[in-house]
Amino acid sequence: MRIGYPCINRSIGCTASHTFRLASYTEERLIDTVKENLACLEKILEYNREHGMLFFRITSDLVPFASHPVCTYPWQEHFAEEFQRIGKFIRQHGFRISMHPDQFVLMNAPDTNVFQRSIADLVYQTKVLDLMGLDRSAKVQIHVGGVYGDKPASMDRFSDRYESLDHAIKNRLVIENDERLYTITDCLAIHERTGIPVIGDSFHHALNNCGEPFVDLLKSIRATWKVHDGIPMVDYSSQEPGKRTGAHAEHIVPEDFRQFLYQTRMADFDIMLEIKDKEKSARLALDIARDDPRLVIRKNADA
DNA sequence: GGCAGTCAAGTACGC
DNA sequence: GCGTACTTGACTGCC
Repeated sequence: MRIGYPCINRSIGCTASHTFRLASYTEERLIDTVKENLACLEKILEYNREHGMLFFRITSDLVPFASHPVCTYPWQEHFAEEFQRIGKFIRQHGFRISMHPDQFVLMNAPDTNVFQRSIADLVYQTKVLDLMGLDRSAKVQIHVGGVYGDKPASMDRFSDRYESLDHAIKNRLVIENDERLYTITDCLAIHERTGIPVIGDSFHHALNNCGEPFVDLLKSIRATWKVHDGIPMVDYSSQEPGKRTGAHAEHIVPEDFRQFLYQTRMADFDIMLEIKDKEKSARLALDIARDDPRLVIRKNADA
């Protein structure tokens, strides 16, 4: 078990998510921005290494407009050395890495233009992980997509489209349940057809489920991950009090997390904390989990 | 320097 | 059919 947080570190004074407006696009702007983002990513990873947080989600904004037609610059070649260096650091210290395209990536959209744009984004995200030389356990997680008035047909469309994907994408793609449309059970059904691994989001599951406790599904989820996929990834969050249902918590609730660890003690997985204060809660979570036998501790990998 | 409006992209839903 | 919520950090223009 590794513990981590997504995309942003609020403690170190930089962000790997710098972007700019499409109207401001120039190759120079792109190069400057990516250079800055990669430099910050290295700082974040160094911070995470120091604090023993070995699971991290890399921001989709790392290369702004990478999947947009406006971007014809060969950033992959220009920054090949930086990507290799970061990848080496990741492998050396035993990090687990994920990426998570945003809501506009919809594999099952009836509109083939939307589908094609989604493919372009998946090509970009998998390319980042490939450039870093990461193995197949580094994943790109997406949701199943829309329902479009016919859920079985939309699930079929997802499966058919998945089958048609390039291996470079299929090797990394995993699906995650969401809080409104597709449950873990739906994702498991898609796995049955396609073999795609399933990420369980415990918070989304609490809001959208078929009546079964999250822990009861962990065995089935585990079975969707093959050896080369690594152990399952799980997303964890909790409800922010006083906000709309589904709003992610600002801070981790230690007692809830402790209970989650206890209830899931028979299963091993990497935990992504989708909590708004990011590394702060992740450090607290790590402290709470310090005696958990599942925890991977690799504080001095270079020693 | 601070602030409010805006940003590539889509879907679901209420009216 | 149209407008809005969703979700969210960063950018941009204006004061």
